[in-house]
Amino acid sequence: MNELKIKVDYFNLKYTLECGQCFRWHKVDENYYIGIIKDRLIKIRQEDNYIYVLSNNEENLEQAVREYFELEKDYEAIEKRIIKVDEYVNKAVGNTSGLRHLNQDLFETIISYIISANNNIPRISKSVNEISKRYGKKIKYDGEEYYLFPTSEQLKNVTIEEYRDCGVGFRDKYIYNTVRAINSGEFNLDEIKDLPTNLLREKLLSLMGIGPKVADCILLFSCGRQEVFPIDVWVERVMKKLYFKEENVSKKEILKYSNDNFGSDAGIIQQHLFYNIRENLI
DNA sequence: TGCCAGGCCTTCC
DNA sequence: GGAAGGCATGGC
Repeated sequence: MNELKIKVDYFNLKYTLECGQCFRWHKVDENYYIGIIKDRLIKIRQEDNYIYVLSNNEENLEQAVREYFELEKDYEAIEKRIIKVDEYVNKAVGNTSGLRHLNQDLFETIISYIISANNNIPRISKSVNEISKRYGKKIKYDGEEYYLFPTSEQLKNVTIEEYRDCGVGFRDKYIYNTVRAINSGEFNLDEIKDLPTNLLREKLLSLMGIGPKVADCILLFSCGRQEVFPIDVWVERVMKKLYFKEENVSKKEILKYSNDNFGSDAGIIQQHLFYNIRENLI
């Protein structure tokens, strides 16, 4: 089995996989992370400016890894641009340089972030893994069993009660309705991917269980729209702390601040601020 | 025990 | 259009 070696710049594997944007990667053996990209298992580690990749399927592996981790995107230019925004962004990006957005699967991201509402990251991971284990395709690798996140087709006969059994709580009916909308053709994932951001957001908002915050996470983490600024409790907290002196301020006002000051890089800045406040770095 | 978590839906003004 | 209440569940 060959280990693929790829040169990377402005890339930090730990920050990228542990910043909360994805729910299925886990750390093994100190150095490695194991996860899924599309339909293959990936075992990956970073040493200095190189990542080393193992997989059960080596066909076009490098291309798949490059797409998933956005290796073609010029994060050097992005980071050099956003550290000039203000002192807080400068500090946050300094703390977590190399944090990148992933290019995640749209269907998996939709379901995962429906589950994320009023939830916490360990429990989201647990539910997403349980759904994968019950309904996704099994992959054997190195004597262990792993599961792909199921396709909408694989979920077509799953009942509300069966989702509930995966630990998703009151979100069971949201998942059920969304899967049904997709399978019926009423909501076509392939047709919407390239829509302008505002239209795509409207489409996503029409799905049950998707509100403004979840829609923005989907736009950011699986549609490459780095101008959106998802506001959850943590982002609200860090924005109040840094820019509003703890005042009682609405999400609308926070969003306006982001639009006025962070512009088309708002999503990148958001992810740095989110990770910094959660790790108590800022 | 009560509060919190990558909020959203429904109901009621 | 905005505010208030309810919601499953596990960790602290």
